[in-house]
Amino acid sequence: MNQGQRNQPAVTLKDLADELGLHLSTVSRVLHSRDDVARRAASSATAQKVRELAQLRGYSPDPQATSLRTRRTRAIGVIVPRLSDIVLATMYEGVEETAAANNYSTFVMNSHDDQDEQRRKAGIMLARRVDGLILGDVHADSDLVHELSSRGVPFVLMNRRHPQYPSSTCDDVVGGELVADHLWAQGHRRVAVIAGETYASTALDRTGGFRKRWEALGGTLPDESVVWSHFDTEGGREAAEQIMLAPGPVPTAIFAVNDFAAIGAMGALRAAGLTVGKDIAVVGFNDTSLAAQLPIPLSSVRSPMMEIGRRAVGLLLNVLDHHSAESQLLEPQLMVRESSDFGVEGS
Amino acid sequence: MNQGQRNQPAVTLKDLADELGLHLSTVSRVLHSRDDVARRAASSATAQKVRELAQLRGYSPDPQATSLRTRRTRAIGVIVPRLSDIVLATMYEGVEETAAANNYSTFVMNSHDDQDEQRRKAGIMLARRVDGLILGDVHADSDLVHELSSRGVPFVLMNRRHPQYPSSTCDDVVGGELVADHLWAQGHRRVAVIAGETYASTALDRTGGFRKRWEALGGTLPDESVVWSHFDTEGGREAAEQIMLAPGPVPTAIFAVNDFAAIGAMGALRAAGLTVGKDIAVVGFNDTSLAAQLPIPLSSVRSPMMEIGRRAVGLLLNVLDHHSAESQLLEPQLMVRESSDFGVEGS
DNA sequence: CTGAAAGCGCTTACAG
DNA sequence: CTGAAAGCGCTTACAG
Repeated sequence: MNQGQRNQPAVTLKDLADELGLHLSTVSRVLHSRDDVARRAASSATAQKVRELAQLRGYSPDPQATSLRTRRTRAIGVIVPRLSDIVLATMYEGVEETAAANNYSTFVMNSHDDQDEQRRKAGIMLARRVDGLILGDVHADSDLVHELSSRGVPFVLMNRRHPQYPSSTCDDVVGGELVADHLWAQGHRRVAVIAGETYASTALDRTGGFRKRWEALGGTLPDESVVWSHFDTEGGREAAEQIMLAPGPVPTAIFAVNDFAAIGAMGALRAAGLTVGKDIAVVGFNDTSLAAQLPIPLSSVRSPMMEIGRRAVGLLLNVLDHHSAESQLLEPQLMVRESSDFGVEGS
Repeated sequence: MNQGQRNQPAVTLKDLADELGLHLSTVSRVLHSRDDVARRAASSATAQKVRELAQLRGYSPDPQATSLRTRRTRAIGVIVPRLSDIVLATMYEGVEETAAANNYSTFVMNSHDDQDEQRRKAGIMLARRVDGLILGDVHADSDLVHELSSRGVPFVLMNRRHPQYPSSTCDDVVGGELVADHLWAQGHRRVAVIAGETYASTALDRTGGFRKRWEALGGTLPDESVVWSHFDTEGGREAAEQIMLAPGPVPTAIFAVNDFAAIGAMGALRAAGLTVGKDIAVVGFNDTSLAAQLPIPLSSVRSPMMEIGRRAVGLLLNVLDHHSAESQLLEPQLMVRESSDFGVEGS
């Protein structure tokens, strides 16, 4: 907030140097170099005067000039399916916070989960010369990540993981297991899963973790009880309708791998005359701020969304420093609420 | 997506010029100048060869170098209360789309609706030398906007308006009026308003428009029936609880100036034993994707969120071009759904 | 039609 | 402790 008045040209190193009768290289070293260099750049009295004048004149270094010299922009590109998905928006809050704390700025773009858009947006980011990318929308069959990798572009994954690249995600397998344990303990034996998009590791891992644990407990989960879907309310409603229409008895519990899909499902179930939390259990995922506040509070697996964003930046900074970057699998936690807090007799 | 292989230095104008035996200024003019300049910069045969080689080598101009010369970054800073608010996230989608279409990139930061944070984030953006700012979080008593204005920083407002500066918003007064008309026509006479934050023009205008029309219709709205609140589910719940506890008969309808507040209110009403859409009407605002999909579909005033974002960019581009920028007031539309689609007898 | 040169604001080896 | 200079990759007046 102090880059000069009334759109007058910003003050430069040269301005400060001229005013103090120093060379601009000295001023640069005092203001921008590492401590040891800065200390041998000027007497402490001079250094003090430089810093005071910089403060007084509201000097702020021109990042374009710095980047041109250093070939680093201190900018990070973030690509997400859509920021209007509260899950990604919350992760982005963690990204922004940690990036800013490390003097990085972030560009963020929506890919709408379309692979051509991902490629296009990545291209825009790279044309901007970002130092690295955080991808929140990787598809299981993505070609883009391999291309980026072979071109040496620094990037990490967030939200969704990929076996070959470093990522910061929730431990979605464990999340699915938690739901299986819970529903089994409540006595459910006929369940269905609203499974999300087949290209997203979140969907695959949550569904896979659920299935594996469910079967280990002695349960069965026929393929027709797993309905792949979009991640939004609309997708959840459609999936629930499909579940209700399937032959055989209606399930006593539904696990939706996303809170918004769960909310859509609740609408469809109510329309079918069922009372969620009494006739049928519903469990969502992510524990978005809405879940606890719904008319019928929704059980949900809490994932540490902010922290996922923070760790993603940490990972990328490691990659940029040529350090090793180990994928982060953050622990989820099941929040049981009215929508699933009742027992049924095993069938 | 074509800035050189394996982190090798990107190809420059000089690289292209050397390979073609031309001077880099010629190459620059062919590739980057306006048509008339470009045409007189080289024979069409030469120009053709330049363009082909640029394509082949994957040339993309270095934006830092360009900015250093032109003193324009083609970057826009966007500040919002929080991106995890779907309303702002959706507006940002419009911003991103229109900015990208005009070859601008966008930085976006969360201010958490805190005035110190707003100032800090604006400072970071300006230190990055953005060409202009889009503020989605202006407070009615903001000092920041006046400072920015007196310093000649180009900016426009989005989402919330301010009498002195150009803005792109929903016509929130009209939105409030639509709700008053609807509830009055359904026979409601005792109503309450969950009014939002006192510092936000959205809250003030929606509540003000509602009140004015309501009183014009012959209704009364005592001050204690207007409860200022946070914009989220939690805030809506608290406000609804306060409304239920107030002396006198419970209202037959509640207007919440935000969908999330409306959802929180629905939870509180249900807890109090009331059935929304039968015992009591609830109307929200913004018609977020959730509203229509809720177990009890929520009536809501649809605001053109994407378009608000698009227009904000348009306005800012006008300001940057020193054209006049006229505030945009976009038309809202009431979507009546189950939560308020019933009549009551006037009391 | 094409070139040569200055300069945007920095950083950093080199020199003293 | 301090300075002088080169150069990052562009744009654009000036010259021919």
